[in-house]
Amino acid sequence: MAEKVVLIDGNSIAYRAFFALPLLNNDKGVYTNAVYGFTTMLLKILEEDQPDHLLVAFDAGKTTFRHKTYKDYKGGRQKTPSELSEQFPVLKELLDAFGIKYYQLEQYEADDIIGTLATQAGDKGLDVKVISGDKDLLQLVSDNITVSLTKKGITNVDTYDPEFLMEKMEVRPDQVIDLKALMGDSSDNIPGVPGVGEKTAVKLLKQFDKLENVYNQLDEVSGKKLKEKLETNKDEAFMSKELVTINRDSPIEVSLEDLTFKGYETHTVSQFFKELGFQSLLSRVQEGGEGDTETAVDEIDIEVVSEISSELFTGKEAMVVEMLHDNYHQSPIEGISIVNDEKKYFMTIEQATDSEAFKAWAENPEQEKWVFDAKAATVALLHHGIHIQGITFDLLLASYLINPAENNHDIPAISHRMGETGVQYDEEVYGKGAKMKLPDEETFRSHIGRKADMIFRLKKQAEDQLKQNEQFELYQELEMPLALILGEMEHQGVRLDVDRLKGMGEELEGRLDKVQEEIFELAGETFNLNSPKQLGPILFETLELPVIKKTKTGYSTSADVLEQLADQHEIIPKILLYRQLGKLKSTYIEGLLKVVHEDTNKIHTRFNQALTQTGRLSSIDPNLQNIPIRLEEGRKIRQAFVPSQEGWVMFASDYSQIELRVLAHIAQDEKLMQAFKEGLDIHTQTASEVFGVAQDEVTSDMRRQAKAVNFGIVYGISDYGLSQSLGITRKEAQAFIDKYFESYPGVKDYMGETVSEAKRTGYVTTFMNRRRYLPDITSRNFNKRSFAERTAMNSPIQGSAADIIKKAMIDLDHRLKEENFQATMILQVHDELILEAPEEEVEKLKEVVASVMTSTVDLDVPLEVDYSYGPTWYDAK
DNA sequence: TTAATCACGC
DNA sequence: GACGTACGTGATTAAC
Repeated sequence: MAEKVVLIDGNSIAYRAFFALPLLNNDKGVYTNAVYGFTTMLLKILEEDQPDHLLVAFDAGKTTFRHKTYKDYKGGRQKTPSELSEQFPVLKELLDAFGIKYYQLEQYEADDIIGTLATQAGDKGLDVKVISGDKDLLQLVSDNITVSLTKKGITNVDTYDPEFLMEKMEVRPDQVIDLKALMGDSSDNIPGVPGVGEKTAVKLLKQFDKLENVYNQLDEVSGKKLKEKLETNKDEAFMSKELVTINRDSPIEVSLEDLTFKGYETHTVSQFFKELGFQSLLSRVQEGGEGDTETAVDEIDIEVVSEISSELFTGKEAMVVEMLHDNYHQSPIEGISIVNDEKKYFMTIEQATDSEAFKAWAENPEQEKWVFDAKAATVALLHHGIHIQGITFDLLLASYLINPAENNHDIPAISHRMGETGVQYDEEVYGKGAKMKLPDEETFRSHIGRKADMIFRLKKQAEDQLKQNEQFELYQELEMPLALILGEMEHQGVRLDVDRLKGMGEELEGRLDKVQEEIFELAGETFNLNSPKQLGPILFETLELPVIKKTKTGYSTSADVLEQLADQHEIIPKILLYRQLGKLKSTYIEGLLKVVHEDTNKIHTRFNQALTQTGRLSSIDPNLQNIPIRLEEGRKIRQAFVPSQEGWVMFASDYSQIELRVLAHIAQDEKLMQAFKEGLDIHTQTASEVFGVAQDEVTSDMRRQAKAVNFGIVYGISDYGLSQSLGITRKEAQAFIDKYFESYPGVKDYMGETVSEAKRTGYVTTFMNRRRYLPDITSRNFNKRSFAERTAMNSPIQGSAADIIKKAMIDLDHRLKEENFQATMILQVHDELILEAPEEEVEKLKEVVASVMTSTVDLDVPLEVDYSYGPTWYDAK
């Protein structure tokens, strides 16, 4: 059977749906009726037609090539109601969720895209189905192209083939344009011949076959009036014909292969339906629903090994070390699956640990292992005394580098993006939350077997993609080795002085009680001080303080608001103090005590290496990258972070101004580079430039403002952001920024170039070719576009800094091992490395750490690090 | 469970 | 001029 191609006229169907359905909105107040109607139509097509190729075509901008012929084309049309236009982005998100391609082309209409693709597919002998509400498309009908037009509602359609067209309209497909040329079309403002309607037009076409013949043989037209009308409107008629003719050779950049549709991920779609509030459609995509394209799980033959022998291994196997929970420091291993090009196995962790053959294989670096999340597998197996080596492929890291913007880096989502199906989401198999549990053994073994199988199948494609993006080195030389180092750091953990922490907690508790008491006294009533919703009315109604900012739900009571009210009422400083202390107690004292391991007094964070959009790491469970430092009160928390052995010290080393140095290098800005080469204080230097005074005339306030500007440059904040952080107007903030660019013209040029590069390629890159895609950079929405532009300027800076410290970690790890240091890295906080080391190694460590960190890359400005050490992290300042 | 608000770091 | 503004993690409240 021929493959089936379905082409949908997106605008037309969305319009139909919008007007056919009442103006529904969901609980967020977003209108969804057009999206809803479109979805019902889509589900019907997926169920009934099961297309092999699928595309939704949209109209592009306001003008099309037809406007050159006739400037009033589609003139007089009602403007698209905003209630509908706001639904188009949502509709596109929906299509993304389904994994359905959509396309639009400047200067062309959806019709032309459809006409071009339908013609191409038809020529290849494929079955084409076009879906629209627009009769113009009937001209495409042929032996293998049908056109379905919506009747009443959206899902009710008439499907036209040549016979049906003849029966209904008494014309052949090729005559549709002649018909329109004669009768015109008021909705598109196509004139046609005034006074000629459908009846007359059909009669003429029956007699003369086509428009040209009507005019060639005008004498033979019966009726004087009609002849006159045709005569005087000849130009309009021919122009109309040109206007309604669909372009079948549009310069489209998609091919049929791009449209291949292999079904959608049930999980992703139902998630999206839930967000939109499409409860009634859920059953159609979920298990047992009639439209269930749920991960078609192929039969898989998993062999449960009875005895592990070296013969099982070929030297290239994919492996899944399965755990039910994501914290691999704690979660038990439920089973292991191994897939190579010969067989698929399942084994229990007991079988694996009891087997010398398994250990020999696992610890042999020559035997390749391909996994998803090397760090998790490595750490989990370490708990069983297995030091796995030879991991040469990590699907998680590959997927992250290919596109960090994807928020789903799990095996089913990745495989779907790579055009494969066959793996279910863990949630589908295990359930979630409290209901999570192992399924029956057979199901479990098949599930993790399919995962390993998918890793095996996707390796080549993922690596090819990385190579194509010139990211293979980044992947293989940076992220992969780093994963193992991070695993060691996490596994090693950080020792906490639990008693000290508890002592601080008790002290805080006393102070909190006292402050709370005082606040209630001043407020004249007791209430839940942790509830902004309750605090708001007390401050702004009972105490009648001026309202500075509101949130969606009421008064804002955030710190920046309260600070502005600080001298208006003595309750305010007390609330700020309560908040500050409360944060320390709940997040840091109690939070850390909750995750400390009782037997070792250690905490084991997890660094997420595949999350941030810039390439930085993040840290969870606990987050050790946001331990207080700014305020002395909070900084004391660091006194509880201690070395794991007697006679050891905490050693911290941080890059000084790494982002600004990276910026100086990338932008090749002479002044900025010079400042760093001379070892100037960069904030003072910037102040001197921006305020136009000599270095020694820079006041501390000027330096403070300049620092905020530098900060803004590094983090890509807007004039608004800068105005907020300095408490000045947006205009003043903009003036600062302008002045900054004047001072550092190289930076200004760099910013401009980066943005235009992003517009050209769609992404920006770092030193090591890390990518960040910025689809919004060409958005017509000012906000989205501005945000994308700032991201374009900032990401290469922040991301390159992340590249550098990651590389430094790898270099340092090598050096420490090579030179037999006992010292080890235990934490990374973006521009800072924290180690613990025996006191006697400190002198050597100072030299090694500093030299490795400063020489890991060679920039046109020097890199500098500051280091220090002491008995606790607090003292390493 | 999920959204909103707040606060900590870089 | 629009409009809502760096990236993360986590605690808490208050709705469901």
